[in-house]
Amino acid sequence: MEIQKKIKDWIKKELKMEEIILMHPKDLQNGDFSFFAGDKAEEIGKPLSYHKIPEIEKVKWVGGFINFYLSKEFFTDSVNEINKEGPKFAKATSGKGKILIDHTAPNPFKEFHIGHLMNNAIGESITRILEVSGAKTIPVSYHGDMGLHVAKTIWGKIQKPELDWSGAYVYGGINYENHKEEIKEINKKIYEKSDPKINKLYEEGKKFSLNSFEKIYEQLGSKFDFHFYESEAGQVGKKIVEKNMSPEESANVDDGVKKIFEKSNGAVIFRGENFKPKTHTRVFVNTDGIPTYEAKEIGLAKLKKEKYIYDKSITITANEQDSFFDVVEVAIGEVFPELKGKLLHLSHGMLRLPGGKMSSRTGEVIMAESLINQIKMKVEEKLKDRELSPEEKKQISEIVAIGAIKYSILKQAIGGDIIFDFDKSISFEGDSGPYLQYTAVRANSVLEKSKFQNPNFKTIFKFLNSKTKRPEDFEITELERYIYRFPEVVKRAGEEYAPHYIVTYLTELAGAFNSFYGKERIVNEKDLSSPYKIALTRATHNILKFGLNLLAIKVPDKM
RNA sequence: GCCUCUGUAGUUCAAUGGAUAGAACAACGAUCUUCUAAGUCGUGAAUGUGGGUUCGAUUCCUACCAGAGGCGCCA
Repeated sequence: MEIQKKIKDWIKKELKMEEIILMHPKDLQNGDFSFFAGDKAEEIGKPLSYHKIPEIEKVKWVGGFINFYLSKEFFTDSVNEINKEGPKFAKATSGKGKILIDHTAPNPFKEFHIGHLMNNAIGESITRILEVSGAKTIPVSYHGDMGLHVAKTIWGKIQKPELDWSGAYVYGGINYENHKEEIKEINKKIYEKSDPKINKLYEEGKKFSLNSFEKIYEQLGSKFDFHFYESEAGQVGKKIVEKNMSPEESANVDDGVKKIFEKSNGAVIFRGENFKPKTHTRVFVNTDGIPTYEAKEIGLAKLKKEKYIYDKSITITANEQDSFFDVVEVAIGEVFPELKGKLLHLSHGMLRLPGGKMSSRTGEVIMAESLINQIKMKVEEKLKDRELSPEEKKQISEIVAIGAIKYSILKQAIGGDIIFDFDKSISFEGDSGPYLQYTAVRANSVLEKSKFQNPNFKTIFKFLNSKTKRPEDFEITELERYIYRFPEVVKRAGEEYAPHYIVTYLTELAGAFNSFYGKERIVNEKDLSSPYKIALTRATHNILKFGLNLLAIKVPDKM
């Protein structure tokens, strides 16, 4: 049983209370758990201190708080347990059911920029966290392979065939205002698939984009179960909208259809405000009869529910789409009542440049690939004097670069914007991805040393597969006070869809380990505590490795 | 104009209504003949403003100020 629950149950039983709020004191000096009892602290604390459970070493009351200090035995057991269980240590059953999770969603014909990188880092991490929390996750991605951006690119490619695809997109974007009608015409042709030349260009461009995306997913450690496309969702969505229009305005009148959508000024709209306060009207099919993003999202909802049976469907986007999802989720709920309450839109802040919002229209956009490469070069610079093969250096620099980028995205609560300053945002020191990777690598190298140190050093070697005893006089370390908390951190991160709890925790853990490492000599055959110190190192290494995996950050062998 | 979100050290971020508001970067000073110095140890610095609820508010409510995003034919 989880220690937290065990303590809670004990206190509730002793005090005959229904519910108590148990927390960790901010300062480890004040123990491992505490709860506030006001002026009853002594009155309540005393009996608790007489009827302790074995996991509790002592109970103290100070300033209205009752503080609980865990026992040496508990810490020793939890260290041994994590070494025995490995990654299973944090497995939980709090998350249940099948969860469809939609993220990254780069649009073909457009660049995969650092905004997608941010969305992917968050989406991938949440997926992994939900999975260990006990849910079955189905990661999918949805791609805008239709719409004006595509028409602009195709137009650009027709005008200047010598441009590459991203160049054609920029060129089309710049010239949109002056060639609006031509581009809109192309948009219609793409939608109708009526022009063979355009169809061919379209297929070429789409294939090119999707292939380049695959490479990036692999680099980032993402795999998707399935890809949805707007070109399908659009058709499906348009039909749904037409079916659910007010009958007198609908082209194909059926008895019993719902009057969810209506015609207005030639477009088909949904009056969100009639269904839910603080929402508004949005256009679902435009005057040209082309489904907008809104109708496509409804179509997507249908495609998703036909493809998968799920308990929850999560879509992760930037928060600029918050009000869009507010309205569209209401519309989806009207059309498919069975989906009400199953849809969850999670949004994150925007990545912005010091000058303001990143705009692909003006070309002021940082491509993911270019960012990764630039950071990689910085890492390679640091590795310059290391005795490593060029192969190893290349591999390490990629792992470290991506780790640094992901950390900088995941370290903060997902709601906030990230002001992306190239020189400052990606750090290798202090709170950073490389700090965690470095700590894990360092712990691992200590473990390696402990194995090969000395043939006579069997006691230490042996411990690796069995329980390690703690010497009587080995005091409780700060490190142990962090180690046992890992499962509860993972649990909370899953419940709140908040990877940053894991980042914060791992950083604290790494700090505690590095202090420990600085103060103590871990591998030392003359030291009776050495086996236990190595066990602590091993537990730390396990947690770092597994925790970083939940953030989709890899750990190199050396660095 | 309306709606939503956000205001914490110089900077970038933390803080399940609770204890002296934590880190990191930057600055300064220590620290490698000893398991990886991308490390460790130390020094200074912050809750936008005014009310309210509470034994207790960075956290909840309210007004204001500041910033960001969104608001019928982009995605």
